[in-house]
Amino acid sequence: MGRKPCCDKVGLKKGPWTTDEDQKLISFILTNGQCCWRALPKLAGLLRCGKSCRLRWTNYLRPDLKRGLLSEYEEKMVIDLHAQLGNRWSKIASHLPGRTDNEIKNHWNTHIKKKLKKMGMDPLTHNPLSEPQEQKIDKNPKDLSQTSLNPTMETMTMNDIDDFCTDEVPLIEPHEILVPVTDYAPPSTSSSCDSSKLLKELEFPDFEWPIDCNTSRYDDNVGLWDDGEFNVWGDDDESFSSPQIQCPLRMPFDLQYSWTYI
DNA sequence: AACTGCTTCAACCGCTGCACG
DNA sequence: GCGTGCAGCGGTTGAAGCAGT
Repeated sequence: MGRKPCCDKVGLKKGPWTTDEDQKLISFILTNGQCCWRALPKLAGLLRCGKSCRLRWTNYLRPDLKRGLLSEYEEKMVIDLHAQLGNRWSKIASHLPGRTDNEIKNHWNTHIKKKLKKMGMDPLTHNPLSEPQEQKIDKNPKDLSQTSLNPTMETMTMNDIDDFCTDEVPLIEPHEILVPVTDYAPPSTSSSCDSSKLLKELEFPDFEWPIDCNTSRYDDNVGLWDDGEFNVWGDDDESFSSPQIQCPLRMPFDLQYSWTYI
């Protein structure tokens, strides 16, 4: 007897999310919290499987998400953590507040991999690329985590990072992400485009942010918010906490404008 | 302007780990 | 210990946008 599929595939919608679906999901979660994902679509009136809802929420709609390209410091963190943890994107993401595993994975595959190769480093092993190629050790990422830090990355300094061709990737500070709706041309891709309408439609009158979010800025280099709050970085994977995790500055583009009215 | 190839990233798929009976 | 159901994770896909010709 096979396992029951995670959802009844018949009649369930797939593909990009619409504004209406986003609104339903956000409203439901803000009202009821994140309950059983399997039951959520039915309760929220969505024709999606729970898995899809969870993914949409965690990767795109979550209010604590920081949008925009990874900063120089974040990239350094990702590279460092990847050297220790391998492709354990969720573990890596847990050290980067407001970033999702999917986002980091995509950024790694599209940007960092290329940069490392350009720097003459093997993105897989974090060792200098050496010839002949056959000498390369194809380490299992899980094995990497059990070994000590790769010396190459261990000895990497911020000066090295300065050489890290960041000129290719314009840095976007969180405060720069917040844009007036009149000037903002929403990303035209798939659901992001659809969701732009959400700006004016969404209202969460009963929901308030814990701080004055319009005036706080996050400095990635020190993990500090300019209103004095700071992130706490733990030694192990699980002990990270971020008191400011719900600042609207980290909202998806589509939702920011609504939040600033609160 | 039209075409083509490349890049990006949201979303999906399938697997794994964990909790529970 | 075993089976089941669920959430979460990582790899992959494909549509849309972009750059080059």
